Amino acid sequence: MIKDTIKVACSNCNLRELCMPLGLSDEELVRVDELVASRRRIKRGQTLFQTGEKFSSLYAVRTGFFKTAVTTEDGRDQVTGFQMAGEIIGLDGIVNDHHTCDAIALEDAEVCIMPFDRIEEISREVGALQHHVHKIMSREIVREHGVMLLLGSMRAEERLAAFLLNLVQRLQARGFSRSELILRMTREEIGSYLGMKLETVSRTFSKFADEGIIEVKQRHILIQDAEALKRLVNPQVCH
Amino acid sequence: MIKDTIKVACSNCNLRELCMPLGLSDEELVRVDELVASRRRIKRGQTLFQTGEKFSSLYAVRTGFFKTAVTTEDGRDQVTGFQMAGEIIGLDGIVNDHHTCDAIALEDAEVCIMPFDRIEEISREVGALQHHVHKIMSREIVREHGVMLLLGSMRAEERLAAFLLNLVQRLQARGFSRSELILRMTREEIGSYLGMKLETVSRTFSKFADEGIIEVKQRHILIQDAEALKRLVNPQVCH
DNA sequence: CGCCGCATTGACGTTCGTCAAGTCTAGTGG
DNA sequence: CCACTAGACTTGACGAACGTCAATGCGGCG
Repeated sequence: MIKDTIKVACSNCNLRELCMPLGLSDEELVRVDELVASRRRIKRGQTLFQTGEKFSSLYAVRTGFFKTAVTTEDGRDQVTGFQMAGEIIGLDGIVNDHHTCDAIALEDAEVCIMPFDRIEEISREVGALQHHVHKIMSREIVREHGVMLLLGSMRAEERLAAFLLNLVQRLQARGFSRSELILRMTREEIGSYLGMKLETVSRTFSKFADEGIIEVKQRHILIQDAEALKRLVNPQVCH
Repeated sequence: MIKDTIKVACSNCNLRELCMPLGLSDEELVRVDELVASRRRIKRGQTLFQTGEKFSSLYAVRTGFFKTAVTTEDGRDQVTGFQMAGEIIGLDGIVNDHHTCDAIALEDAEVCIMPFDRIEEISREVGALQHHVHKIMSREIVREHGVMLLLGSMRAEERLAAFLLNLVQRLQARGFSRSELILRMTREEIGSYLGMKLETVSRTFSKFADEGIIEVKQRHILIQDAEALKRLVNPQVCH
């Protein structure tokens, strides 16, 4: 099996500000360019890595859309996140040198492969990169705090509202519309992430549509009343 | 207000194997000893840090027991973890230079204060420390994946069983009994962490007691049938 | 001793899961 | 090009699990 890999450089990548530290000197840029060993294409439905697989690299999403999921021994699984361009996948593997979740492409995708030993090596020389790596891991911890809050104390409508707002906000940061989005995942995957069944996801979409908050046409979502969504997430606070 | 701080060294701390990397050379040990600026005592109910507070240091729990919790604008809060001796608190603060959760002592406690800029500085020189920091952050990410799985796809009994097994396993690693434990938190705090109401926590404890799986006397828990708890967490797998 | 916070227990209601039927859409192959 | 199919989605009826509300018990501390 031939891996589809390509040689490249970060320094002129249009996603640089998303996955790399800012304000590097020219010589630092040269060092950081050595981070990405190569790229790899992953077809929709294929795994970038699987539970149990040896950890060697972090991956920066260049194009496409991923989900990560953990699985119990008895077959239940939980989607732990959705990743889009500029986001980093694979941090779970560092602690035990093996991955503890699956990363699956939800559409044809391309990632930059960053060998972790190289990350550590260059981090020791380039302080900005070192701090950047720490920030990325901290950001992931904080994101997961948010998911725990969502799963632990919100009801179905609030969860879905929070989910939509988060997605659209991340898409907007990448230059897409702040009111229109296409879901790359199924209702079941949304449900798994949000701790609800696919039927409940579907019903809640329909309810939002009935109330004129959003328009739903399969995976195409149009947000008609973002304020209403925000109110749902924060019931007490009235804007 | 006078902070209760004390000067100390990691190299002969009995918790070293819990919060520091192993196999350091003598000169590396000297460097790593510079990590801990001082210690601080926190009385039960006091905060180690609060949401919004400027981030400057990570904290290693020396004695005592903490909870961390995030709060929504409308006052709901979610316990994101419980920390005991040897565990690290404060990773949430790195990404935005401000803490995003509260850390509260559930009993009188003492922590080692490790200024983060010093951690980064020494990490650049001592590769083992650098990797250790990465592992600690990765471990926290993996732990949170587990909590997401618990919150997203388990029912009350499974959650509480998983919680008890996790607690007792961590206590055992610190030399305590593997069948007996004292809960440092209230039913409400357990419920917040596990995404259920305090009444459900109480009822589930009572149910376990009725079935002879545990013995409950207020916060004192005796695990009589650990296998039964494990079966609850993994319904399909029969030991 | 009496108070207060924490915990337990019961009765009842709501939310969401389960099961089942039916619809829509994209992709496939004749 | 169109019919066919599989997978994804929607919707309804019903029930179980858990939340809510309220009463009561218990234990530690001033």
